[in-house]
Amino acid sequence: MASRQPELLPGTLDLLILRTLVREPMHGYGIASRVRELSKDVLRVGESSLYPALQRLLLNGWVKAEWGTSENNRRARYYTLTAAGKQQLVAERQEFERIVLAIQNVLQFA
Amino acid sequence: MASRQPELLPGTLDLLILRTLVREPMHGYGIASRVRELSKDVLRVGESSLYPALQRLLLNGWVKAEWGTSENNRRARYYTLTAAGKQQLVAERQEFERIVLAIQNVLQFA
DNA sequence: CAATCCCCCATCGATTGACGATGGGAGCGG
DNA sequence: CCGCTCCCATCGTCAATCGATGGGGGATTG
Repeated sequence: MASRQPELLPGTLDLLILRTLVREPMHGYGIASRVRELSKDVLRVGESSLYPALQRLLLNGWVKAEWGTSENNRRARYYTLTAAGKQQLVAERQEFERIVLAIQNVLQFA
Repeated sequence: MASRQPELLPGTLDLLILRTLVREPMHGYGIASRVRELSKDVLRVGESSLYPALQRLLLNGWVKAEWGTSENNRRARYYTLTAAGKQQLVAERQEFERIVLAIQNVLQFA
């Protein structure tokens, strides 16, 4: 048993992460909390979704990571947006809006 | 090699189909054309996405199907929304808007 | 009237991506 | 020193889209 209730629209997780990192480097746990907070508890990014996603982003060179120490004096890996990541963010965001608009067009009147 | 370019937000296909059927029964090919047309060619529902989705909807009792003859005098299977399907449509639509709003909240300011 | 195009059905295999469960480790407060 | 919260990460499972593929039957056209 797995993956029963997608709390997310699949495919949008990368976008959300990239967007969260645009202001400042953050660690994984912080990203998840941030998304959850900003979405008013609607989007709950589980850690088992988050870390694979971060691996993806690293592999694609959209973020880089370095170890550091969190505010609470804990060992944490800080993720930073790269230049390519910023580009990717813009592209994914446009694409997202494009698709959503198209869907809403269909929903409004069939 | 497969599934490279999701033209769709995964998870929204059922919603689109249900919405398309709300006005009148349609056959598969017609549904695909309709969605593509209403979305101004943005959403292209391939047949290999469509028919599995229709099977899903049938299994869940959200649509029923019967063989008939198309406008062009061709053999075609017409899908009709059931009462449960109408409920499901409302539910999925609300859920979709809820998630999209949440995502847009995150996108607007992080 | 035969070739051909378009309509219309359907399945298989590969791939992607999210999630539940799980397993650490390390600082901090009571 | 006990437990709570923070923080990392992986494994296995499952759902869902998509490319490729196959086939049949009207209708149109040359």
